[in-house]
Amino acid sequence: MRVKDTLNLGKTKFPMRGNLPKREAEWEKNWEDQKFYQRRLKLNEGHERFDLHDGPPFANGNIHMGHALNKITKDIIIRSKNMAGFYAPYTPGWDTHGLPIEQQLTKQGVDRKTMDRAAYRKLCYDFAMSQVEKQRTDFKRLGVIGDWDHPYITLLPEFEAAEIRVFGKMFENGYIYQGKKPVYWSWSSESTLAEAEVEYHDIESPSIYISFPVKDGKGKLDEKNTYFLIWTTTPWTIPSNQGITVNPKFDYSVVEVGDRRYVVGTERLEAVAEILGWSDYKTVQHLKGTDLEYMVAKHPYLEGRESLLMNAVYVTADDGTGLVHTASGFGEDDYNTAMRYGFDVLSPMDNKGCFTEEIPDKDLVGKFYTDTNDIVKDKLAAAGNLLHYSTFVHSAAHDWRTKKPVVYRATTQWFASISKFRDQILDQIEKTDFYPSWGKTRLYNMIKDRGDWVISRQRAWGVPLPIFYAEDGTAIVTPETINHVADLFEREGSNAWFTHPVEDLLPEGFTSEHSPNGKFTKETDILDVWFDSGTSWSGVRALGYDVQYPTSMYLEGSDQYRGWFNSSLITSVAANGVAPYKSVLSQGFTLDGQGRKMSKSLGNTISPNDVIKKMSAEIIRLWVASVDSSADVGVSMEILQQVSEAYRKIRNTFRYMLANTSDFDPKENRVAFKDLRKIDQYLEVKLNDLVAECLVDYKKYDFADVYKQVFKFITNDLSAFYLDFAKDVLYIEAQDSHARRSMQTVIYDAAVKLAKILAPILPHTMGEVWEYLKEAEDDVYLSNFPEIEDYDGQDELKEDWHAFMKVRDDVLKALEKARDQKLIGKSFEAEVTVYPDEESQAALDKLAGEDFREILIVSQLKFGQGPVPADADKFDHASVVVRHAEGEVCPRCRMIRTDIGADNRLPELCGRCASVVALDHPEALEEGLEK
RNA sequence: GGGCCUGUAGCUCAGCUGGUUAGAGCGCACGCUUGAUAAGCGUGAGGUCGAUGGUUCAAGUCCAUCCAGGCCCA
Repeated sequence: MRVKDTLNLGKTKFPMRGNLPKREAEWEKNWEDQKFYQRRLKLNEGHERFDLHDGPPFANGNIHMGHALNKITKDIIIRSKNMAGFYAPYTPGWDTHGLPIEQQLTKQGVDRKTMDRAAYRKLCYDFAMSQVEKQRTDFKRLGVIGDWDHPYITLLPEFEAAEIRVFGKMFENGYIYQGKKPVYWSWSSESTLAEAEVEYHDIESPSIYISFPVKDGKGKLDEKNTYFLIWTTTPWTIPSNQGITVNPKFDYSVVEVGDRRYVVGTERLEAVAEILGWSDYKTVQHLKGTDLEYMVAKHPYLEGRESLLMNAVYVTADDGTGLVHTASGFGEDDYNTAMRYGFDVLSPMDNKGCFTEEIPDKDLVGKFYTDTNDIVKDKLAAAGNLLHYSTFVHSAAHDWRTKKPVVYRATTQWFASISKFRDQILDQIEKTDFYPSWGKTRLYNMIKDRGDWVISRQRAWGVPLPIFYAEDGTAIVTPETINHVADLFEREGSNAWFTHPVEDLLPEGFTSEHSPNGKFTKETDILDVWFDSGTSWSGVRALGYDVQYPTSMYLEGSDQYRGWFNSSLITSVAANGVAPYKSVLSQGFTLDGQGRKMSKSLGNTISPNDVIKKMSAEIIRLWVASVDSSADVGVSMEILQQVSEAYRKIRNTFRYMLANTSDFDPKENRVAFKDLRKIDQYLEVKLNDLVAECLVDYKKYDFADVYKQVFKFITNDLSAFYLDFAKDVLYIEAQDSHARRSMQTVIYDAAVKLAKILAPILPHTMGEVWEYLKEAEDDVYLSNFPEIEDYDGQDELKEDWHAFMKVRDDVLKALEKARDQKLIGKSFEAEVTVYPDEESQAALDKLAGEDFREILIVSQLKFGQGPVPADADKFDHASVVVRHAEGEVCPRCRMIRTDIGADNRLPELCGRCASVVALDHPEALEEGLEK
């Protein structure tokens, strides 16, 4: 018999390397086949609920690291809540309407203009669904568990119907109104354009400086021969002028040039003087922008028309005069400013770019806008208010398809009022929990400052605005029409709006005093896509899915304060007076290793699918857990490499624990806590502390701390300490000895508890570990988080062992020194004498009976009495003398012993080994032992 | 320009209400082991705490300004 065969070496098939890219997919299939998600919910039926309502990702394109961060974080929450006993379902969602999908079709050569609208929308539908399919596969591959067969999708009929009903409710509450707002308008294609459909080209424009005579200087400015000076590149907007905007923070100068005085931004004075050729001018007065507010000017050529001086911070000193001509119908800033000062929108232009009857200068009616530039110029000159004219080339917005210039033009839009219930929204924000806490401030400020919400879009792919118009143009929305449309959508989907004539869309026999002939038309605009996802709190329930309202949590990237957190809050408060969520958790963005944005041009992008192929989903998941995602997080191959090193350490430590408890049956061999050796008790207590800490971390969604604490425990307490000296017991002592079973109890507990604690983060690996444990549940996910124990005397135990650990540090230093001096190699070659200081001695005394030699992994250990010898090395807590141990090496335990051959039946072994072999392997007594 | 946030060793993170020579793990260097071995153990070297100015007996921690980066607006 060989000596080695008498050892209890660990045995396990748990592989050192995971082969994860291949095996993860198999495990995921197994989860699905065995319905772990459903079975887990079943176990928690009737328990307290935790509902995480999924923010729907947009169904377009491959998933990126941001998706991975988001979905994995959600999965960690769902898994941890379920394992903590909550009934926590997860219904994934998708956002499917919107411009990007239309653009994808354009790229594929589809031309919306030449198609029937319903047919075009069917193409959009099919494209969106194909993206959902792809993304679903990728999300599942990240190990995310949930009701993947029943997602909520914003294009599903029930969802669309629910959205219509929320709109109806908001309309009923008086929050929806019709107004005007400037948008990019392409007269060449006669349609509005989205930002993404605009491109910039150089164009030659007029550049004119004109003066507005002061009519009312509010006592601060003399009206006589005094003028406000402005600059513009669009003379055609001058007839529609409503005001002049100045920056309240700027200084303005009144300068005298000849017999006239001009008000000019002080910072622009020099430049303006040069352009206008003022050779001799002097400043006669200084004013602040705030002084100018509410002064009144005369229109530069239209008799009887006035222009109001207004304040706005967007006015810059980069060009112009520091005073900005403002026409509410032809610019976004202009519009916003004019609205604040109570103006109505003036937008006298038709779809083709020609002026309507509304324009204050009747000579221009019917003329194409750029054709009026010269007319306006001449009129200004005639009135004596044209100071300078030239042309210049600059970059301007163009229609990406027709390549013709576009204009800003106010068009009729539908709005959701915010001002009418802003206070109510703010109140709901106050009542919501935010992780991190600054989220509350951020969302609060946003709602506080935001204007009304434009909910209409002049697009094809979206949910139609369920509005009818009577013969006299009156908009019609009633509970009956809403119900009728919603019911219809529920049956046929929102394409019904386009496939049916208006009579079918209205309730049977519907009449209105505004339509004496019974004729109606339907709105052709669609709802803003933020209205889709913003009503998901309703849509997901309309689909019959199991989500509470208001729900426990919304969790998305921090861009969603402006997006989904915002729109959902508005629709929910508008319809029902409450926030749709009780808590909001936001995450930062994924950046590269240097903290820069990921972009294809920088070549610093990392795709989850690539990482899965090369490393595994577990590595991505561990990365998610290892970073503080409340702020922006960096990802690079270097960072992932580091994470995979950590993964290997975790995996190997589990492998060791499984190997060395393979002959341990927790039912048969477990040692009760009070009967454990003290050192084993100490580890059991530390394990319990760790579990307690991690459970708190999960509650706080601080997964980075779970990772950190667990990893520290595994490296420091287990691998480098406990499991290292454990070999002397596990391998050497008799299989069923108390010391061995005592250690195995702790190691087995550690394996089980750590597997549970790590399961939400590493579900694949911990599922694999679970197969080697002897627990009742089919999967770690079906088990519950560990109970927290309260062990007798745990605090004192920790204190005493902490003191010992300090002495141990000193011994390790002494051993290292001896190694440098070639006195010893491995620590088993050493004989160590320790002279603890007084404090340490007191702690060690309380641990009397513990085998410190075993823990220090040396062959011989003595505690010195009396004076410390001169050759001892002094350290912080003890002085230590290291010598090469005297005796012979026992071939079995590899210690240097002085009792080799003590048992003459096994003359080559030390006394301890001989008795163990005699007990566990009596056949060796007959056969003898060989190396 | 505005709202919110981030900036501590090469990397990922701790440092509570300001108080002794700023910590951990990884990585790195050197060494040990070869019965966790495409593993394991030990020791060690790494930081002007983004910068500057200020408050204070005392600041990584408070204040101001600036720099770099991020999200969202304008």
